[in-house]
Parts: sequence; C-alpha cells; structure tokens
Amino acid sequence: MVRKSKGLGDRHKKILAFLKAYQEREGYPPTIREIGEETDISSTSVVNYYLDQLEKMGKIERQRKISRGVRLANVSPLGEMLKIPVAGRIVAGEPIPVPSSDFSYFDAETSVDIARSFLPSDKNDELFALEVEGESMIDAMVNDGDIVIMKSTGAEQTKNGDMVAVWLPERDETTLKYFFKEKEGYRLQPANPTMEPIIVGKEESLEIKGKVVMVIRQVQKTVI
Amino acid sequence: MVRKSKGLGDRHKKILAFLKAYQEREGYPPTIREIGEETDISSTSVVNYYLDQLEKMGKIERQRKISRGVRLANVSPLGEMLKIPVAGRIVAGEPIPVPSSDFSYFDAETSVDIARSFLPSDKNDELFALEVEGESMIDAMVNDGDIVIMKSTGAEQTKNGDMVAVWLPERDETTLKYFFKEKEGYRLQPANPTMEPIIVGKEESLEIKGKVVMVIRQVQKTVI
DNA sequence: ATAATACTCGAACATGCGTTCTGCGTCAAG
DNA sequence: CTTGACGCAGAACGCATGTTCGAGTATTAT
Repeated sequence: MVRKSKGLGDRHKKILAFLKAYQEREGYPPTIREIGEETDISSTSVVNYYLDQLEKMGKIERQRKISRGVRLANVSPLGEMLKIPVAGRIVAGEPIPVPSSDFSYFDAETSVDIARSFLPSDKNDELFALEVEGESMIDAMVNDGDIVIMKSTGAEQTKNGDMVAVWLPERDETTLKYFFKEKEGYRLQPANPTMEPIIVGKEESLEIKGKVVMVIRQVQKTVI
Repeated sequence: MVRKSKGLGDRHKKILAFLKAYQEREGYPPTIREIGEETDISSTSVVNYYLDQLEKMGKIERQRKISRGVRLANVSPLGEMLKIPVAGRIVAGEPIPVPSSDFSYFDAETSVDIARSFLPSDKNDELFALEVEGESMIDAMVNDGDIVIMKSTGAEQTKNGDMVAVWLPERDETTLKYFFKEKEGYRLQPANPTMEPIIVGKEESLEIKGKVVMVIRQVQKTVI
C-alpha cells in the first residue's frame, strides 16, 4: 500500500485501460465482474468502489442499474465518429444537391465517417458531403472523386475568404471558390492564384449552398 | 403481411438502424427488450427471432448468454477509428521524416484519427501521416497545411501509377508524384497534366518513402 | 493507544436480461 | 380441407450482473 487518495492509483489506471481495450475489442463495455477478474480484484464491491471514484473524478460515466452501463467519459457520447450524409455529387454543370429537409436521418450506405477531432466542435449537424465529379474544380485543388465536406449556410453567414460552393443559375455553373463580397457584387476567387477570378455583378443571381470545411481525397491506384 | 422470407424486411431494417443509432448514442448495445420497444415488437421472443435471422444473414454478431451481446457485423471490432502517427512535416527542400523504428507506439497528440471505412481493410499498420509545409506540391493538388496519409513502402513494392513521396538526394528535393518506372530510369509525373514530368536517370539515386493513400485538407477561414 | 480513514473481501440480494415454451392467426402448397 | 412454414405475443424460467451490507486490515492522524 503506497499511495493514498491522490490522483489516479494503479488500479484506477488499470481499470481505465481495460475499459478501453475491452470496448474496442468486443464492441461493448465489460461487466463489473469482468473488470474485477482482469484487474485482480476479487470482489465486485471493490470494483464498484473504484468505479464510483472514477465517476466522481469525471473519468467515466455510469448508467446505474443497467448491465455494462459504463463508458469512458472523454469519448463523446455520440461516438468519436461523426456520420455525415452524402447528399450527392457536385458537377460543374449542375446545381448542387442539398440534403433533404429531414437532416437527421439518412442511410448508412450514403454517409462518410469523420473523426470529431477534425471538425470544429460546435454545430456538427448542418454538415453534409458531396462527391466531386469531373475535373472542373481543379483550380480549387479539388479533383474528380474527392469528397468535400460542407457546412450548410446561406449568403448572409458567409464571410469574406470562406471557400464556398456556389451555383450561378444564369450561367448554369457550379463552382468552388473563395468568396469575397465587393461593392459591385461578388468576386469568386480560385484557389489557384494564377487563375482569374469570376466577377458576379449585383444584378446576377448567386446561390451559396455551403461552406467547404474539409476535402478528402482517397488516392487509389490512380493510373494516369 | 406482405413480405415473405426474402431479403431484409421492414423490421430487419428498423432493428439494424436502431442497433447502430443506440450504439452511437449510448456507447453500448441495447437489450432485446429495448430493441423491441423501439421497433414496436411487443415480445422479446420475436426480437430474438429476428436477431437470429440477422445473424444468419451475417448482418450482426451475437455473443450468446451475455447481456447486450449484439453488434453490427460490418463495423470492425477493433474500433472504427484508426490512429495514425504524424511523423512530421513534408517540405520540398528536406528529406521526408519516417516514423521511428517502433512503429506501434506513438503519442496521442501527434496522431490523426481516420475512419477505417476510408482505408483498405488489409495492413493498417505501416501507415503514417505527414503535414505538408509550403506550397511546393500544388502540382500534386496538395497544399500547405494538408495532411497526407502514407503507406510505408520501398521502391520494390511500388507499382506504376502509384502516387509516392520521393526524396531525390542529388537535388535535395522532396516531391509527391505519380511514379512510373521506365527503361532509362524513372518518370515522376505531376498530377497536373499541364506540368512537365521529372525524369530521373538510372544513375541518379531516388528514395521512395511511401505511397500516398489519402489526402486531407481542413479548410479553415483561409484568407487569401 | 485510540480513532478515523482508506481499502479490501465475501456473500447475500434484487433485478436486468437472454432463453425457451406454448399458443394463435395467416397464408401457400398438397 | 389439412398441413406446415412463417410471423407474432405473452409468460415463465434462470443465469448474468449491478447493489448493498457486515466485517476485517492497513495506514495515518489525534
């Protein structure tokens, strides 16, 4: 018996480690007895004792009375993964598909998993993904097959310098550009500095469908 | 009663969806009774009945006799997230950092989380990540700040058409290019078709540090 | 020395929860 | 019509699993 009542004891650490390992291995949390077995604690009450402490320390969360109702606290309750619905494809000559009004439900097949650690912690609903079709957005450093994660937003919330997806009805054109509001309308600046910006006059309509927050490219055996 | 014994029925789908949602929300699987409640099945035996079917179909895996012993079959039991060590930065004028010999251990702070669903299911060790510094790799559609996920590999396993990170000692140059072995040496082709390839002669040394499998760009308020 | 606190154990208890059995209605094939 | 497979309900059963209690042993403070 060395330590007393300060910080994490040896058993605390062992329990935490086991909780994590078990969850990852089995897909669900262990029972109190399983924890005891693994950490050489022969009594379920002792395990319960430590579990209580860990809960007080904020290390874990417990659902009382229900079996296997333990989970690590730091992993967000919704899982570390965020499922983002893929609304469709983004093509140069077609309007941008926007997710259906029912934003919360979507099929598992048409979604991508993104680690929460990548995304700003605030509103993570409003996100949707598009698959890029064609090479028309190379100037935005986005290629055919890339997946762009977008945050649903209108023209009002868009700030200068944001990269946005815009639909120009009068030109039948969809494009990804840096957005700048100017006196005489809007300037849509390609990411590639050597290319000329698109100037959209005040009278021309322009629909901002979303702000690009992330681009993902899977490089498979891309034979040129 | 419409359907008979073919494919996924309405209840199968509902159960599957609930399993997934519950697991993501609570961090552990539901009980049979909870499933029944959610899917409007009033008897636990019926839920069990469907669970058995789903198991036969290979949609779920069950651990008999233990509570909450159900999990989706497709989600990898080792966790859906893969932690990939960030070995360092990749700069045009410097050699590529390679992960230390101890490939398996690394700090949490210097790693990125990638959903397994993005990566080829086979060998997922050997992966490491680099942060791109500078704009020298724009021709590879990779910009300053991007994160490239690489698979550690040598020249032997590299196939034509792979995008690789190479270090050219004689030129003090690091670059990302599509790789082609040719009679007279190697051709390193930029992703941008308008740019000229680099030809590396047989006598010149060339070190392939890895194959690019994924590129991730987080678009924050990038003010041009 | 005595008391208080932290830690441990084992066992009993109460319920959570998977399993199994009986029975009922529907529908298609013989 | 009978038979059997299928979908369903409800209840009983029994093991799995969280909770609680009484008690014992250190370690530290008074």
